[in-house]
Amino acid sequence: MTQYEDCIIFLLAKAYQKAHANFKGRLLTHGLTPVQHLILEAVWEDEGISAGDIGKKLVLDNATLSGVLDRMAERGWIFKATDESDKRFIRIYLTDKAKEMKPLLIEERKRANEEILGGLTLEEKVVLKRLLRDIQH
Amino acid sequence: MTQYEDCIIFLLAKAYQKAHANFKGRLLTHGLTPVQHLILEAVWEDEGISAGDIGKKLVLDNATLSGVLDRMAERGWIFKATDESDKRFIRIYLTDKAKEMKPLLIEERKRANEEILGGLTLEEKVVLKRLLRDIQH
DNA sequence: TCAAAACCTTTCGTATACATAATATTATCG
DNA sequence: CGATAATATTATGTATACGAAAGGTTTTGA
Repeated sequence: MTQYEDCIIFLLAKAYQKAHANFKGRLLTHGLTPVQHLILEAVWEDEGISAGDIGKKLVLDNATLSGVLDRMAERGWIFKATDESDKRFIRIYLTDKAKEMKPLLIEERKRANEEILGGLTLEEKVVLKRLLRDIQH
Repeated sequence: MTQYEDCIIFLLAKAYQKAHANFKGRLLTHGLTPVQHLILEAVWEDEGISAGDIGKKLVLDNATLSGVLDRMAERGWIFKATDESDKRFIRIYLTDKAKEMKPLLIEERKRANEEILGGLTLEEKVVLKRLLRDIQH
């Protein structure tokens, strides 16, 4: 085994690359990217959430988020509205399209997860998820 | 737990994000990025390797690689030379700087790995790496 | 041998990702 | 009350990442 093949950064990068590509392919027909899907989940959970809070929740940089939200608004997934009581905040709301598509999109994510983890036993899945959470803290 | 927090794509993305940021910070003073470090490893292992073979080895897109190699050449880590016997190939060679820095850079990667996996037992490290390899195939 | 296929790399367009600076709004404190 | 600090978002610049198209080079096969 080469040096880099035992490197955790490399292993994480390539596993993520694979998982991301799987999900990206599934979302392609819906005109959505994996990160955009993730943002929809945050807004499904808490409509009217501020841009900054989406970033905190999903651990996404504000600068990154700004562009993603613009593209999502352009394509009719969300719309932005300035909070009237504190104009520093931009609040994010779902379009009808985003509400209608929710069940289908959740299903796509579920299938991607099953395919990515398909070769693992239930116990292995639980362990992998726990370890991935561990190394984040 | 929210829906997305149990999603393997999200967990991989965030674990990778964390690991990548750690290594990126360590390499900053050397003027190198994690991907550039990875490419150096491929060339340390096989000097004169073609651009395409680096991509195959490291699972990097050719389009991505092209830009990374340009920046590395600009900054004096590598140089490119067209293969005279088959001019379709570009072969990649190390500069003296890349050779001299090798021990130090390998050490940085080692430390990043230790810090990222610091909270895990030896057994957990082995299991995590195995599972990450599993989901790539 | 020469046109087509195969191969290698680069270019272009789009999408994250993040550091830093700039801008706007609100809160705070002397 | 007004300067300043704190907060939220956006703009800019750099670095991956990848699909698709374009441009060379070499091999193949009729």
